[in-house]
Amino acid sequence: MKRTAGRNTGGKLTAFTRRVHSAVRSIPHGRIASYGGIAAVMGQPRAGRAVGSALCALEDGSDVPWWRVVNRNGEISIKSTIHGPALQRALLEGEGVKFDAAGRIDWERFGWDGSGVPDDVRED
DNA sequence: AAGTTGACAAGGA
DNA sequence: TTCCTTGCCAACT
Repeated sequence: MKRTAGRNTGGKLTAFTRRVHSAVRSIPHGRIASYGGIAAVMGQPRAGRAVGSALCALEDGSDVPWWRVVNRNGEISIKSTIHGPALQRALLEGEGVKFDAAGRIDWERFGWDGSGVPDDVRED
């Protein structure tokens, strides 16, 4: 049985993943942030891919609003089957986020500037 | 320990 | 503007 869909670390998360979760947790309600944006807040703007991995390793039941994180196009970039893209879109719309005809979010309107993050995140 | 994968991003055609 | 290739960083096998 391949559990590749969910990278479970067994509850033991690395410091990096921990920071990502903290940053995502700081995203205000009804706002969105890009993977690269989260990485930038952490002091590593090139670690956008790593942010995706960190969120993929997220356990079910965590207080991390992973659905508020999208790609640079303002579109859902999820490929997982557990927390699918449909769920993310539903959660975002539930917070008042609007999608255009192309299924993209207006970055100028719902984009998060990255303010209000704890110093624990920028441990660079 | 080493190689491959992935919920990304930027640049070129 | 869209599609393809290259580069990054961390996690997984």
